[in-house]
Amino acid sequence: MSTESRGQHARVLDVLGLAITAGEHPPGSVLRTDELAESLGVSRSVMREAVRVLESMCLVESRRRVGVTVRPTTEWNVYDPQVIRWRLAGADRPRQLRSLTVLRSAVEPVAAGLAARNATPAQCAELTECALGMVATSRGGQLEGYLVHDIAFHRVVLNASGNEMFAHLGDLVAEVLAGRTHHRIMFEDPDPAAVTLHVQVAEAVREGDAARAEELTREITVGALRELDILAP
Amino acid sequence: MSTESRGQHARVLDVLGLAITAGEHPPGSVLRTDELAESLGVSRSVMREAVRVLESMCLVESRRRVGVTVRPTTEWNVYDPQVIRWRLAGADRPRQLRSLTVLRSAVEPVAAGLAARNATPAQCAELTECALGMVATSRGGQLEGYLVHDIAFHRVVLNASGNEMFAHLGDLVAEVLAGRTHHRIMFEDPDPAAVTLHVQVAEAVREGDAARAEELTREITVGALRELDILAP
DNA sequence: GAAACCCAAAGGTCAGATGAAATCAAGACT
DNA sequence: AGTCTTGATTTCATCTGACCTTTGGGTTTC
Repeated sequence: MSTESRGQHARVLDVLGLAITAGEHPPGSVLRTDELAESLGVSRSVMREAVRVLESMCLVESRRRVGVTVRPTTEWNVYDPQVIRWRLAGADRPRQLRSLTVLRSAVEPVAAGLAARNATPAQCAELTECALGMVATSRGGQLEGYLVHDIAFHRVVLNASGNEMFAHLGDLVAEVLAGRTHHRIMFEDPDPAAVTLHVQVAEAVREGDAARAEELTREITVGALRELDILAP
Repeated sequence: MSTESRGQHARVLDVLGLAITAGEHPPGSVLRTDELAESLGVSRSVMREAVRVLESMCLVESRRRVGVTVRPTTEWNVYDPQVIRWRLAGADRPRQLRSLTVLRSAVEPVAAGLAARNATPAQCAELTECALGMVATSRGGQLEGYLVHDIAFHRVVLNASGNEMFAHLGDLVAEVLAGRTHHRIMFEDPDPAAVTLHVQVAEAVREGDAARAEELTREITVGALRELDILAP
Protein backbone atom coordinates (compact mmCIF):
# COMPACT_ATOMS: atom_id res chain seq x y z
CA MET A 1 0.00 0.00 0.00
CA SER A 2 2.91 2.30 0.66
CA THR A 3 4.92 1.54 -2.45
CA GLU A 4 2.06 2.14 -4.81
CA SER A 5 2.82 3.57 -8.18
CA ARG A 6 0.12 6.19 -7.91
CA GLY A 7 2.77 8.82 -8.24
CA GLN A 8 4.82 10.86 -5.89
CA HIS A 9 1.94 12.98 -4.71
CA ALA A 10 -0.10 10.13 -3.28
CA ARG A 11 2.95 8.59 -1.69
CA VAL A 12 4.02 11.81 0.02
CA LEU A 13 0.47 12.51 1.14
CA ASP A 14 0.21 9.07 2.65
CA VAL A 15 3.50 9.34 4.49
CA LEU A 16 2.68 12.74 5.92
CA GLY A 17 -0.90 11.88 6.77
CA LEU A 18 0.14 8.74 8.60
CA ALA A 19 2.91 10.53 10.45
CA ILE A 20 0.64 13.31 11.62
CA THR A 21 -2.31 11.16 12.63
CA ALA A 22 0.06 8.75 14.33
CA GLY A 23 1.25 11.50 16.62
CA GLU A 24 4.70 12.19 15.29
CA HIS A 25 4.56 15.88 14.61
CA PRO A 26 2.24 16.50 17.57
CA PRO A 27 -0.25 19.36 17.36
CA GLY A 28 1.49 22.70 17.43
CA SER A 29 4.71 21.46 15.91
CA VAL A 30 5.93 23.22 12.84
CA LEU A 31 7.18 21.75 9.60
CA ARG A 32 8.95 23.47 6.75
CA THR A 33 7.91 22.66 3.18
CA ASP A 34 11.41 22.78 1.77
CA GLU A 35 12.73 20.56 4.51
CA LEU A 36 9.98 18.02 4.04
CA ALA A 37 10.39 18.06 0.29
CA GLU A 38 14.05 17.32 0.61
CA SER A 39 13.67 14.67 3.27
CA LEU A 40 11.11 12.81 1.18
CA GLY A 41 13.05 13.27 -2.00
CA VAL A 42 10.45 15.17 -3.98
CA SER A 43 10.20 18.59 -5.49
CA ARG A 44 8.50 21.45 -3.77
CA SER A 45 5.58 21.31 -6.19
CA VAL A 46 4.68 17.84 -5.03
CA MET A 47 5.11 18.79 -1.42
CA ARG A 48 2.98 21.88 -1.76
CA GLU A 49 0.17 19.90 -3.33
CA ALA A 50 0.34 17.41 -0.48
CA VAL A 51 0.31 20.19 2.10
CA ARG A 52 -2.69 21.77 0.40
CA VAL A 53 -4.60 18.54 0.67
CA LEU A 54 -3.64 18.10 4.32
CA GLU A 55 -4.77 21.65 4.85
CA SER A 56 -8.15 20.89 3.30
CA MET A 57 -8.48 18.06 5.80
CA CYS A 58 -7.73 20.51 8.60
CA LEU A 59 -4.74 18.43 9.66
CA VAL A 60 -2.35 21.33 9.20
CA GLU A 61 -2.38 25.05 8.71
CA SER A 62 0.09 26.83 6.47
CA ARG A 63 1.13 30.33 7.42
CA ARG A 64 3.74 32.59 5.98
CA ARG A 65 6.93 33.14 7.82
CA VAL A 66 5.92 30.39 10.23
CA GLY A 67 5.64 27.16 8.32
CA VAL A 68 3.17 24.35 8.28
CA THR A 69 1.62 23.96 11.72
CA VAL A 70 -0.05 20.76 12.83
CA ARG A 71 -3.54 21.54 14.09
CA PRO A 72 -5.09 20.12 17.26
CA THR A 73 -6.76 16.75 16.90
CA THR A 74 -10.16 18.24 17.63
CA GLU A 75 -10.09 20.20 14.39
CA TRP A 76 -9.30 17.38 12.01
CA ASN A 77 -11.92 16.37 9.45
CA VAL A 78 -12.60 13.07 11.15
CA TYR A 79 -15.20 12.15 8.56
CA ASP A 80 -12.72 12.20 5.72
CA PRO A 81 -12.31 8.57 4.63
CA GLN A 82 -8.61 9.12 4.12
CA VAL A 83 -8.18 10.46 7.63
CA ILE A 84 -10.20 7.58 9.01
CA ARG A 85 -7.97 5.12 7.20
CA TRP A 86 -4.83 6.75 8.54
CA ARG A 87 -6.10 6.75 12.08
CA LEU A 88 -7.29 3.17 11.89
CA ALA A 89 -3.83 2.20 10.75
CA GLY A 90 -2.27 3.98 13.70
CA ALA A 91 -2.00 3.49 17.41
CA ASP A 92 -5.38 4.73 18.57
CA ARG A 93 -7.23 2.31 16.39
CA PRO A 94 -9.23 0.94 19.36
CA ARG A 95 -10.41 4.38 20.39
CA GLN A 96 -11.30 5.11 16.81
CA LEU A 97 -13.31 1.93 16.47
CA ARG A 98 -15.26 2.87 19.57
CA SER A 99 -16.15 6.29 18.26
CA LEU A 100 -17.25 4.85 14.97
CA THR A 101 -19.29 2.12 16.61
CA VAL A 102 -21.15 4.66 18.71
CA LEU A 103 -21.89 6.62 15.56
CA ARG A 104 -23.17 3.44 13.96
CA SER A 105 -25.46 2.83 16.90
CA ALA A 106 -27.03 6.21 16.36
CA VAL A 107 -27.33 6.13 12.61
CA GLU A 108 -28.07 2.60 11.53
CA PRO A 109 -31.37 2.07 13.34
CA VAL A 110 -32.78 5.26 11.85
CA ALA A 111 -31.40 4.29 8.45
CA ALA A 112 -33.06 0.89 8.70
CA GLY A 113 -36.36 2.54 9.54
CA LEU A 114 -36.07 4.73 6.49
CA ALA A 115 -35.03 1.78 4.37
CA ALA A 116 -38.23 0.00 5.32
CA ARG A 117 -40.12 2.90 3.78
CA ASN A 118 -37.94 3.61 0.79
CA ALA A 119 -36.22 0.41 -0.30
CA THR A 120 -36.87 -0.65 -3.88
CA PRO A 121 -37.80 -4.26 -4.60
CA ALA A 122 -34.32 -4.78 -5.98
CA GLN A 123 -32.79 -3.53 -2.77
CA CYS A 124 -35.07 -5.77 -0.72
CA ALA A 125 -33.96 -8.75 -2.77
CA GLU A 126 -30.35 -7.81 -2.36
CA LEU A 127 -30.82 -7.45 1.37
CA THR A 128 -32.41 -10.87 1.66
CA GLU A 129 -29.56 -12.33 -0.35
CA CYS A 130 -27.02 -10.77 1.98
CA ALA A 131 -28.84 -12.11 5.01
CA LEU A 132 -28.94 -15.59 3.51
CA GLY A 133 -25.26 -15.33 2.71
CA MET A 134 -24.63 -14.48 6.34
CA VAL A 135 -26.59 -17.50 7.48
CA ALA A 136 -24.72 -19.75 5.08
CA THR A 137 -21.32 -18.57 6.29
CA SER A 138 -22.16 -18.29 9.97
CA ARG A 139 -20.69 -21.66 10.91
CA GLY A 140 -17.43 -23.44 10.43
CA GLY A 141 -14.96 -20.60 10.64
CA GLN A 142 -15.89 -18.94 7.36
CA LEU A 143 -15.40 -15.59 8.99
CA GLU A 144 -14.07 -13.84 5.90
CA GLY A 145 -17.06 -14.88 3.83
CA TYR A 146 -19.38 -13.82 6.65
CA LEU A 147 -17.70 -10.45 6.81
CA VAL A 148 -18.27 -9.82 3.11
CA HIS A 149 -21.98 -10.45 3.44
CA ASP A 150 -22.22 -8.50 6.67
CA ILE A 151 -20.62 -5.45 5.06
CA ALA A 152 -22.81 -5.77 1.99
CA PHE A 153 -25.89 -6.02 4.19
CA HIS A 154 -25.24 -2.84 6.10
CA ARG A 155 -24.22 -1.03 2.97
CA VAL A 156 -27.49 -1.89 1.29
CA VAL A 157 -29.47 -0.73 4.30
CA LEU A 158 -27.67 2.59 4.37
CA ASN A 159 -28.14 3.07 0.63
CA ALA A 160 -31.77 2.02 0.76
CA SER A 161 -32.49 4.63 3.40
CA GLY A 162 -32.54 7.12 0.57
CA ASN A 163 -30.56 9.56 2.64
CA GLU A 164 -27.34 10.69 1.09
CA MET A 165 -25.58 11.30 4.39
CA PHE A 166 -26.40 7.84 5.63
CA ALA A 167 -25.37 6.22 2.37
CA HIS A 168 -21.95 7.78 2.65
CA LEU A 169 -21.30 6.06 5.95
CA GLY A 170 -21.10 2.74 4.13
CA ASP A 171 -17.33 2.76 3.90
CA LEU A 172 -17.09 3.72 7.53
CA VAL A 173 -19.25 0.82 8.63
CA ALA A 174 -17.25 -1.48 6.40
CA GLU A 175 -14.09 -0.40 8.18
CA VAL A 176 -15.62 -1.02 11.58
CA LEU A 177 -16.89 -4.45 10.69
CA ALA A 178 -13.62 -5.45 9.08
CA GLY A 179 -11.70 -4.09 12.03
CA ARG A 180 -13.82 -6.05 14.45
CA THR A 181 -13.44 -9.34 12.60
CA HIS A 182 -9.73 -8.96 12.07
CA HIS A 183 -8.93 -7.74 15.53
CA ARG A 184 -10.02 -10.48 17.86
CA ILE A 185 -8.11 -13.24 16.21
CA MET A 186 -11.16 -14.78 14.68
CA PHE A 187 -11.66 -18.27 15.93
CA GLU A 188 -15.23 -18.25 17.10
CA ASP A 189 -18.19 -18.15 14.77
CA PRO A 190 -20.44 -15.09 14.86
CA ASP A 191 -23.18 -14.85 17.44
CA PRO A 192 -26.19 -16.78 16.11
CA ALA A 193 -28.53 -14.22 17.64
CA ALA A 194 -26.92 -11.51 15.53
CA VAL A 195 -27.37 -13.57 12.39
CA THR A 196 -31.03 -14.06 13.18
CA LEU A 197 -31.46 -10.34 13.76
CA HIS A 198 -30.06 -9.58 10.33
CA VAL A 199 -32.49 -11.98 8.71
CA GLN A 200 -35.32 -10.36 10.61
CA VAL A 201 -34.24 -6.88 9.58
CA ALA A 202 -34.31 -7.98 5.96
CA GLU A 203 -37.84 -9.26 6.56
CA ALA A 204 -38.99 -6.11 8.24
CA VAL A 205 -37.60 -3.94 5.46
CA ARG A 206 -39.23 -6.13 2.84
CA GLU A 207 -42.56 -5.82 4.62
CA GLY A 208 -42.18 -2.10 5.08
CA ASP A 209 -42.33 -2.35 8.87
CA ALA A 210 -40.23 0.67 9.76
CA ALA A 211 -40.63 0.49 13.52
CA ARG A 212 -39.60 -3.15 13.62
CA ALA A 213 -36.65 -2.65 11.28
CA GLU A 214 -35.45 0.19 13.47
CA GLU A 215 -35.85 -1.75 16.70
CA LEU A 216 -34.14 -4.85 15.36
CA THR A 217 -31.24 -2.84 14.02
CA ARG A 218 -30.98 -1.15 17.37
CA GLU A 219 -30.52 -4.55 18.90
CA ILE A 220 -27.76 -5.32 16.42
CA THR A 221 -25.89 -2.14 17.25
CA VAL A 222 -26.39 -2.66 20.97
CA GLY A 223 -24.65 -5.98 20.48
CA ALA A 224 -21.81 -4.21 18.72
CA LEU A 225 -21.50 -1.74 21.58
CA ARG A 226 -21.52 -4.53 24.10
CA GLU A 227 -18.66 -6.28 22.32
CA LEU A 228 -16.56 -3.19 22.93
CA ASP A 229 -17.71 -2.83 26.53
CA ILE A 230 -19.59 0.31 25.70
CA LEU A 231 -22.96 -0.29 27.19
CA ALA A 232 -25.63 1.68 28.92
CA PRO A 233 -26.04 0.09 32.35
CA MET B 1 -16.82 35.49 0.77
CA SER B 2 -15.76 35.17 -2.84
CA THR B 3 -13.40 38.11 -3.05
CA GLU B 4 -11.37 37.16 -0.02
CA SER B 5 -7.71 37.84 -0.02
CA ARG B 6 -6.82 34.37 1.15
CA GLY B 7 -4.72 34.00 -1.93
CA GLN B 8 -5.27 32.65 -5.37
CA HIS B 9 -5.48 29.06 -4.29
CA ALA B 10 -8.49 29.50 -2.04
CA ARG B 11 -10.21 31.68 -4.59
CA VAL B 12 -9.75 29.21 -7.41
CA LEU B 13 -10.78 26.32 -5.19
CA ASP B 14 -13.92 28.14 -4.20
CA VAL B 15 -14.85 28.98 -7.77
CA LEU B 16 -14.32 25.44 -8.99
CA GLY B 17 -15.97 23.82 -6.00
CA LEU B 18 -19.03 25.99 -6.33
CA ALA B 19 -19.23 25.42 -10.08
CA ILE B 20 -19.00 21.67 -9.74
CA THR B 21 -21.39 21.28 -6.83
CA ALA B 22 -23.80 23.65 -8.53
CA GLY B 23 -24.04 21.34 -11.48
CA GLU B 24 -22.11 23.19 -14.12
CA HIS B 25 -19.58 20.65 -15.21
CA PRO B 26 -22.00 17.75 -14.66
CA PRO B 27 -20.58 14.39 -13.63
CA GLY B 28 -18.60 12.79 -16.39
CA SER B 29 -17.59 16.03 -18.02
CA VAL B 30 -13.92 16.56 -18.55
CA LEU B 31 -11.87 19.64 -17.77
CA ARG B 32 -8.37 20.44 -18.79
CA THR B 33 -5.98 21.88 -16.23
CA ASP B 34 -4.29 24.29 -18.57
CA GLU B 35 -7.59 25.52 -19.90
CA LEU B 36 -8.97 26.13 -16.41
CA ALA B 37 -5.78 27.85 -15.30
CA GLU B 38 -5.97 30.23 -18.21
CA SER B 39 -9.68 30.91 -17.86
CA LEU B 40 -9.28 31.78 -14.19
CA GLY B 41 -6.14 33.77 -14.73
CA VAL B 42 -3.81 31.76 -12.56
CA SER B 43 -0.74 29.69 -13.13
CA ARG B 44 -0.83 25.95 -13.50
CA SER B 45 0.73 25.47 -10.07
CA VAL B 46 -2.22 27.09 -8.38
CA MET B 47 -4.65 25.19 -10.54
CA ARG B 48 -2.94 21.90 -9.86
CA GLU B 49 -3.12 22.49 -6.14
CA ALA B 50 -6.81 23.26 -6.38
CA VAL B 51 -7.45 20.17 -8.47
CA ARG B 52 -5.57 18.06 -5.95
CA VAL B 53 -7.81 19.31 -3.17
CA LEU B 54 -10.94 18.71 -5.22
CA GLU B 55 -9.60 15.24 -5.89
CA SER B 56 -9.19 14.61 -2.17
CA MET B 57 -12.85 15.56 -1.76
CA CYS B 58 -13.72 13.03 -4.43
CA LEU B 59 -15.32 15.73 -6.53
CA VAL B 60 -13.05 15.03 -9.48
CA GLU B 61 -10.64 12.44 -10.70
CA SER B 62 -7.47 13.33 -12.55
CA ARG B 63 -6.17 10.89 -15.13
CA ARG B 64 -3.38 11.18 -17.60
CA ARG B 65 -4.10 11.67 -21.20
CA VAL B 66 -7.76 12.29 -20.42
CA GLY B 67 -8.01 15.25 -18.06
CA VAL B 68 -9.89 16.09 -14.90
CA THR B 69 -13.17 14.20 -14.81
CA VAL B 70 -16.06 15.25 -12.58
CA ARG B 71 -17.15 12.30 -10.48
CA PRO B 72 -20.78 11.29 -9.85
CA THR B 73 -22.51 13.04 -7.00
CA THR B 74 -22.78 9.83 -5.02
CA GLU B 75 -19.01 9.68 -4.61
CA TRP B 76 -18.48 13.16 -3.22
CA ASN B 77 -17.25 13.52 0.35
CA VAL B 78 -20.52 14.95 1.56
CA TYR B 79 -19.21 15.25 5.11
CA ASP B 80 -16.49 17.67 4.13
CA PRO B 81 -17.48 21.02 5.64
CA GLN B 82 -16.28 22.80 2.54
CA VAL B 83 -18.42 20.65 0.28
CA ILE B 84 -21.39 21.16 2.56
CA ARG B 85 -20.91 24.90 2.39
CA TRP B 86 -20.71 24.86 -1.39
CA ARG B 87 -23.82 22.78 -1.70
CA LEU B 88 -25.76 24.87 0.78
CA ALA B 89 -24.88 27.90 -1.28
CA GLY B 90 -26.17 26.26 -4.43
CA ALA B 91 -29.48 25.30 -5.91
CA ASP B 92 -30.22 22.10 -4.02
CA ARG B 93 -29.98 23.78 -0.68
CA PRO B 94 -33.43 22.55 0.37
CA ARG B 95 -32.59 18.94 -0.42
CA GLN B 96 -29.34 19.35 1.44
CA LEU B 97 -31.05 20.75 4.51
CA ARG B 98 -33.40 17.78 4.54
CA SER B 99 -30.56 15.27 4.42
CA LEU B 100 -28.76 17.03 7.20
CA THR B 101 -31.87 17.31 9.33
CA VAL B 102 -32.49 13.59 9.05
CA LEU B 103 -28.93 12.97 10.11
CA ARG B 104 -29.48 15.29 13.07
CA SER B 105 -32.57 13.35 14.06
CA ALA B 106 -30.50 10.19 14.24
CA VAL B 107 -27.46 11.58 15.98
CA GLU B 108 -28.60 14.23 18.43
CA PRO B 109 -30.81 12.09 20.66
CA VAL B 110 -28.04 9.57 21.15
CA ALA B 111 -25.55 12.38 21.72
CA ALA B 112 -27.83 13.90 24.35
CA GLY B 113 -28.07 10.56 26.10
CA LEU B 114 -24.31 10.29 26.20
CA ALA B 115 -24.03 13.89 27.34
CA ALA B 116 -26.22 13.09 30.32
CA ARG B 117 -23.61 10.53 31.35
CA ASN B 118 -20.46 12.36 30.45
CA ALA B 119 -21.07 16.09 30.72
CA THR B 120 -18.77 17.96 33.08
CA PRO B 121 -20.25 20.41 35.58
CA ALA B 122 -18.91 23.22 33.44
CA GLN B 123 -20.69 21.86 30.40
CA CYS B 124 -23.90 21.47 32.38
CA ALA B 125 -23.67 25.08 33.45
CA GLU B 126 -23.00 26.19 29.91
CA LEU B 127 -25.96 24.18 28.70
CA THR B 128 -28.26 25.75 31.26
CA GLU B 129 -27.01 29.15 30.28
CA CYS B 130 -27.76 28.48 26.63
CA ALA B 131 -31.26 27.26 27.48
CA LEU B 132 -31.91 30.38 29.56
CA GLY B 133 -30.62 32.48 26.70
CA MET B 134 -33.08 30.78 24.41
CA VAL B 135 -35.93 31.50 26.79
CA ALA B 136 -34.90 35.13 27.08
CA THR B 137 -34.82 35.64 23.32
CA SER B 138 -37.82 33.51 22.45
CA ARG B 139 -40.23 36.42 22.22
CA GLY B 140 -40.35 39.71 20.45
CA GLY B 141 -38.63 38.87 17.18
CA GLN B 142 -35.16 38.43 18.58
CA LEU B 143 -34.63 35.58 16.18
CA GLU B 144 -30.95 36.24 15.60
CA GLY B 145 -30.19 36.17 19.29
CA TYR B 146 -32.28 33.05 19.69
CA LEU B 147 -30.35 31.38 16.87
CA VAL B 148 -27.02 32.07 18.56
CA HIS B 149 -28.13 30.40 21.75
CA ASP B 150 -29.77 27.54 19.90
CA ILE B 151 -26.57 26.79 17.99
CA ALA B 152 -24.50 27.04 21.15
CA PHE B 153 -26.88 24.69 22.94
CA HIS B 154 -26.65 21.93 20.38
CA ARG B 155 -22.92 22.38 20.04
CA VAL B 156 -22.44 21.91 23.77
CA VAL B 157 -24.58 18.78 23.76
CA LEU B 158 -22.58 17.28 20.92
CA ASN B 159 -19.30 18.14 22.59
CA ALA B 160 -20.45 16.90 25.97
CA SER B 161 -21.33 13.54 24.49
CA GLY B 162 -17.63 12.79 24.65
CA ASN B 163 -17.77 11.22 21.22
CA GLU B 164 -15.43 12.73 18.69
CA MET B 165 -17.59 11.92 15.69
CA PHE B 166 -20.61 13.57 17.27
CA ALA B 167 -18.64 16.61 18.33
CA HIS B 168 -17.58 17.20 14.76
CA LEU B 169 -21.17 17.53 13.62
CA GLY B 170 -21.43 20.83 15.48
CA ASP B 171 -20.72 22.93 12.43
CA LEU B 172 -23.17 20.93 10.44
CA VAL B 173 -25.94 21.47 12.95
CA ALA B 174 -25.08 25.13 13.07
CA GLU B 175 -25.54 25.35 9.33
CA VAL B 176 -28.89 23.64 9.51
CA LEU B 177 -30.20 25.85 12.29
CA ALA B 178 -28.96 29.01 10.59
CA GLY B 179 -30.42 27.88 7.29
CA ARG B 180 -33.77 27.23 8.90
CA THR B 181 -33.97 30.59 10.63
CA HIS B 182 -32.81 32.54 7.63
CA HIS B 183 -34.91 30.73 5.09
CA ARG B 184 -38.45 31.28 6.21
CA ILE B 185 -38.34 35.01 6.31
CA MET B 186 -38.33 35.09 10.09
CA PHE B 187 -41.33 36.88 11.42
CA GLU B 188 -42.79 34.47 13.89
CA ASP B 189 -41.22 33.66 17.23
CA PRO B 190 -39.92 30.15 17.83
CA ASP B 191 -42.30 27.46 18.98
CA PRO B 192 -42.68 27.77 22.79
CA ALA B 193 -42.85 24.00 23.07
CA ALA B 194 -39.41 23.70 21.49
CA VAL B 195 -37.99 26.22 23.92
CA THR B 196 -39.40 24.29 26.84
CA LEU B 197 -37.92 21.08 25.49
CA HIS B 198 -34.47 22.62 25.39
CA VAL B 199 -34.76 23.73 29.00
CA GLN B 200 -35.84 20.24 29.95
CA VAL B 201 -32.94 18.65 28.08
CA ALA B 202 -30.56 20.86 30.00
CA GLU B 203 -32.24 19.67 33.20
CA ALA B 204 -32.06 16.02 32.24
CA VAL B 205 -28.38 16.28 31.32
CA ARG B 206 -27.64 18.05 34.58
CA GLU B 207 -29.39 15.30 36.51
CA GLY B 208 -27.67 12.58 34.53
CA ASP B 209 -30.97 11.19 33.26
CA ALA B 210 -29.81 9.75 29.96
CA ALA B 211 -33.06 8.19 28.87
CA ARG B 212 -34.98 11.40 29.43
CA ALA B 213 -32.37 13.53 27.71
CA GLU B 214 -32.49 11.23 24.72
CA GLU B 215 -36.26 11.16 24.54
CA LEU B 216 -36.63 14.92 24.91
CA THR B 217 -34.01 15.53 22.22
CA ARG B 218 -35.84 13.09 19.99
CA GLU B 219 -38.90 15.28 20.37
CA ILE B 220 -36.88 18.31 19.37
CA THR B 221 -35.59 16.64 16.24
CA VAL B 222 -39.03 15.28 15.39
CA GLY B 223 -40.18 18.87 15.47
CA ALA B 224 -37.39 19.81 13.11
CA LEU B 225 -38.37 17.02 10.73
CA ARG B 226 -41.98 18.10 10.87
CA GLU B 227 -41.06 21.63 9.91
CA LEU B 228 -39.60 20.26 6.71
CA ASP B 229 -42.56 17.96 6.10
CA ILE B 230 -40.43 14.92 6.70
CA LEU B 231 -42.47 12.96 9.14
CA ALA B 232 -43.22 9.36 9.87
CA PRO B 233 -46.97 8.97 9.48
C1' DG C 1 -10.29 -9.97 -37.01
C1' DA C 2 -6.94 -9.79 -33.39
C1' DA C 3 -2.61 -8.56 -31.61
C1' DA C 4 1.36 -5.72 -31.58
C1' DC C 5 3.00 -1.17 -32.33
C1' DC C 6 3.51 3.78 -32.37
C1' DC C 7 2.31 8.57 -31.55
C1' DA C 8 0.38 12.52 -29.70
C1' DA C 9 -2.07 14.50 -25.81
C1' DA C 10 -2.58 15.37 -21.13
C1' DG C 11 -1.25 15.29 -16.57
C1' DG C 12 3.11 14.66 -13.42
C1' DT C 13 7.45 16.35 -11.89
C1' DC C 14 11.11 19.39 -11.49
C1' DA C 15 14.00 23.65 -10.52
C1' DG C 16 14.86 28.61 -10.60
C1' DA C 17 13.22 33.25 -9.94
C1' DT C 18 10.37 36.53 -7.90
C1' DG C 19 6.62 38.33 -4.82
C1' DA C 20 4.32 38.96 -0.43
C1' DA C 21 3.39 38.70 4.28
C1' DA C 22 4.36 38.10 9.04
C1' DT C 23 7.61 37.69 12.86
C1' DC C 24 11.13 39.47 15.54
C1' DA C 25 14.25 42.81 17.10
C1' DA C 26 16.44 47.08 17.14
C1' DG C 27 15.77 51.76 17.61
C1' DA C 28 13.16 56.14 18.25
C1' DC C 29 9.74 58.40 20.60
C1' DT C 30 6.61 59.53 24.48
C1' DA D 1 10.06 52.32 31.45
C1' DG D 2 6.90 51.38 28.11
C1' DT D 3 5.09 51.73 23.53
C1' DC D 4 5.35 52.46 18.70
C1' DT D 5 7.62 52.35 14.32
C1' DT D 6 10.37 50.38 11.07
C1' DG D 7 13.10 47.33 8.60
C1' DA D 8 15.44 42.99 7.82
C1' DT D 9 14.71 38.21 7.56
C1' DT D 10 12.34 34.12 6.93
C1' DT D 11 9.07 31.31 4.91
C1' DC D 12 5.29 30.41 2.19
C1' DA D 13 2.92 31.91 -2.45
C1' DT D 14 3.12 32.30 -7.17
C1' DC D 15 4.71 32.15 -11.82
C1' DT D 16 7.29 30.05 -15.42
C1' DG D 17 9.25 26.91 -18.85
C1' DA D 18 11.20 22.72 -19.40
C1' DC D 19 11.11 17.75 -19.46
C1' DC D 20 9.20 13.06 -18.08
C1' DT D 21 5.51 9.46 -17.87
C1' DT D 22 1.47 7.42 -18.84
C1' DT D 23 -2.17 6.12 -21.83
C1' DG D 24 -6.03 6.24 -25.27
C1' DG D 25 -6.59 5.48 -29.82
C1' DG D 26 -5.33 4.95 -34.40
C1' DT D 27 -2.32 2.15 -37.50
C1' DT D 28 0.01 -1.51 -39.03
C1' DT D 29 0.85 -6.21 -39.38
C1' DC D 30 -0.02 -11.04 -39.30
